[in-house]
Amino acid sequence: MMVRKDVILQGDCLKILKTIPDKSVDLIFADPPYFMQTDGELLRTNGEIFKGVNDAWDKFESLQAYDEFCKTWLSECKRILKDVGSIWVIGSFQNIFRLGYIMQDLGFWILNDVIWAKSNPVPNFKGTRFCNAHETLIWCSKNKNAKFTFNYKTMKFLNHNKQEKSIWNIGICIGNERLKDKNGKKAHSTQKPEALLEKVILSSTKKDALVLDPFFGTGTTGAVAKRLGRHFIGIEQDENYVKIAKARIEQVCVEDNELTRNELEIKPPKVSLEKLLNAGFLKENERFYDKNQNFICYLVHNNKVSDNKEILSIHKMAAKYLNKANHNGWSYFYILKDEKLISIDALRYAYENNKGTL
Amino acid sequence: MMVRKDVILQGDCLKILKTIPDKSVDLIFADPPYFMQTDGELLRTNGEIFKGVNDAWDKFESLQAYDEFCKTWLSECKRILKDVGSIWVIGSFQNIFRLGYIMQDLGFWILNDVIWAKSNPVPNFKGTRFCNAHETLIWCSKNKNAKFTFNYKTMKFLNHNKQEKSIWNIGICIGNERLKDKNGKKAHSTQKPEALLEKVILSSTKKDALVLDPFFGTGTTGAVAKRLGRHFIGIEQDENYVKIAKARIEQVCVEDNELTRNELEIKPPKVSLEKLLNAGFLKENERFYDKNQNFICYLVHNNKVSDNKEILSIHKMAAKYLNKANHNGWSYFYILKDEKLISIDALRYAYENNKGTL
DNA sequence: CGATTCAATGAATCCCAAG
DNA sequence: GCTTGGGATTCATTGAATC
Repeated sequence: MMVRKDVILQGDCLKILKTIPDKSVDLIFADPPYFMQTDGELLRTNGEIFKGVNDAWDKFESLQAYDEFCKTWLSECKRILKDVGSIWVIGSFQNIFRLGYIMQDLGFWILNDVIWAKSNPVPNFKGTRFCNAHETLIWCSKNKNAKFTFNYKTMKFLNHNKQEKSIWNIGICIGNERLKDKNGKKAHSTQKPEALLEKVILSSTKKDALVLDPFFGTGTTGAVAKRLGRHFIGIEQDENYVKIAKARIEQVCVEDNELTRNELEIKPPKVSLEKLLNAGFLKENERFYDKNQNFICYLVHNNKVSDNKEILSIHKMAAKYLNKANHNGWSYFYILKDEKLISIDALRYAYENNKGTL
Repeated sequence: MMVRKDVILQGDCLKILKTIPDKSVDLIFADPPYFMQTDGELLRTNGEIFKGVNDAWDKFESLQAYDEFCKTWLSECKRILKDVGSIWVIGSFQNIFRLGYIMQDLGFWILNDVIWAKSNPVPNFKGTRFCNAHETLIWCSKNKNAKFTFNYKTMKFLNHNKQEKSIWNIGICIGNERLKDKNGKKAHSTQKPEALLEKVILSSTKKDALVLDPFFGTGTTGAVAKRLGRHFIGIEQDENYVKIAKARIEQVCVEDNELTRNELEIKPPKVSLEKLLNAGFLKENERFYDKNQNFICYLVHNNKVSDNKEILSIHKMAAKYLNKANHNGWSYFYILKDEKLISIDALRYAYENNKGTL
C-alpha cells in the first residue's frame, strides 16, 4: 500500500492511525492532550478570567483513562514507525511522566529528554509555586539497539559550533506567528512555536523524510516539515483546525539550502591510501609530515605507514605521536608537494571529485 | 515514639524506613539510584575510560525490579510524611518517568517539576545525541488538596525580586565542594551540589523543620539542612559514605539570618480599621487619599469606608477606583497627618509594634 | 519620527484562616 | 468536613496609544 503524503486526515486519531501501514514513517511528533485537571477559574489580578486550556479535547475521566488512550496511540505509533525512525512526544508535568513510563514499557529507547525552556512563560499569578517555565520533550528510537538519524553537525553549527544541549531556549508562540480567528482570539489554545518544530525535524530527519503528527492541531508540524523539504501526514479531529492548517501550509515556501539538504552531515569519501597511490596522488614511500612539517613516517604497503620503529595505520600512528589512544590520521598528516604542505585529507576529496584520476 | 533528629541511620533503606513513625517529617529529599543501564565502557578521545556511575548500588535486574523498589520506598515516604509536608525526588531520563508515574499512582500531587540546568555538563563524547545538560526534580504535596510550605517571597528575593521559575541554573559539584578520598578520587559518583539542596530546603521548609533523606550518600542534604537551621535524618547503607557524611556535617556552621528564619514570609499584622480607630491611630470620619493625595473616601463604622456613593471595604473601594475586581486597600490608601501622607499600612504595623497604643 | 506609557495575553493542576 | 470573606497575587513581550 502506497502511503499518501502531505495530507491532513480528518477524524479520530486512533481509528486513522490503524489505517497507516507498518514501518512507513521516518519521524513521529506527538503533542497529545495534557489532561490538565484544573479546577474552577483562575483570575488575573484585574479580575479577568485567565483563558488557559479548557477544551473538550483535554478532558478525560481519570488518569487511568488517559493512560489507556496513550497506550493505544503510542502502540500504533510504534507499529507505524520505520525501524530506523524516531519519535518525539511533548508534555508538561501533568502528563509527561505517564508518556515516558508507557513509552519505556512499550520498548521505545529514550535517546534524550529535551527541555523547552520558555523565555516568556506565563507567570504564576498567585505566587503559590514556582513559575512553570518549561515543557519536556522525550525523544526515542524504536528499540534499544535501533539506528536513528541525528544530524549532529547541523545542530552543532546552529549552536555557535558547540554541541547542542538538552535544554532549548525558545519563546512561546505569540505575535504574527500565532494564528487568530476572525475575532482576533487565538485559534488554538496550545499552538507550538515553529522554532521548536524546526529543531525537532532538522535534528532527526533527512531531507524528504515523512513526518507523522497524530495530533496535528493547526498544523505547525506540517508547515515546518514542508518548509524544511520534508513531507508530512497530519491527523486531526477538529474540522476547523484542519481548515486553518490547510490554508496555513498552502502558503509555506520550501527552503532549500545546505542545512535542509543535510550537507553538513556528509561523511568523508572512503578512499584508501592504496587507491591514492595507484591513482598517483601519492608516490611509493611518500613521506608524511605533521602540520609543522616535522617528518613522522612514510607510506608502506597495505594502507600502513612506518616510522622506522612500527608499522601502523595512519590513525594509530597519529595517536602514537599525540600520546592518545585514537586520532584521525587524515586530519593529522600532510605530504610535501612543490615545497608546500598538502593535507592527505584534501587528497581523498580530490580523488573523489576527479573520480580517481589526477 | 520520639523521632531522633540529626542522625544518620546506617543500613538497608527499606528496612530503616519502616522504623520511622507515621507523619513525622516535614520534608523528604530523595536521590535514588538512577538505574543507568550503561553498556560497556565509554572512552574519552584520549583513550581514558570515562568514570560515570558504575556502582553496585545502581544495578537492578530489570525495569520491573526497579519499579518495585521505588514503589516500596515511595510508599513508606508517603506514610512518614506529615500531611502538610512535601517531597522532592531527583532523577534523569533513565528513571524520572518511573518515579513520576509511581508517585502520581500513589496519590502524591505534583506541584512542580523543576529542571536543574547544569552550567557545566559532561559533554556527549561521541556526538551521538544532544548533550544531556540537566536533571529533573519532582516536587509533590502529600495529596491533591494537602497544604504545603512554599516560601515564595524568599525565593523571589533571591531571584532579583522576580518570581522563581521551574528552571534552576546550577553548576555540577566540583572543586573544593567535591568530597575526595585519600587518593584524590571522588568519594561518591553522584554528589549533588549544595546550591541545589539550598533551594530545595529553603523554598519548602520552615526553620527547625525535619528533613529526611533516604539515600543520604555523603550527606549533602544533612550538611545543607544543618547550615540552614533545619534538622535531618539520613539513611545510608554504605559504611564508608556514612563516615564521610558524619565528618562533613560535624564541620558545618549554622547560618541564622533573615532568610533562614523565613522572615520574608511573615504576613502583615491582622489589625482592623476599628482597632486603629479605638487606639487613636485614626479619627472619626478620617479622610482617605490615594498616593497622589486625591481624596477618595472617609471612614465610617464597621471597618468600612464611604465615597458618598457606596459604603465598601477598603479593598473593594480601592478596586473600584482602579477599575479592578480586587485590590489591597492597605497599600492604596493614605491619611493626612501634619500635612504629610501616611500609608494606612504603616499604621497597622505601628499599632502592632506599639501593642495597640499610640 | 522616536521615545515612553499602557494594555493585552500566553498549556495553569494558582489562597487560606476562621468559624 | 464545610462555607465565608478578607486580602494577597504576575512576567516577558507585543503592539497600540500618547507624548
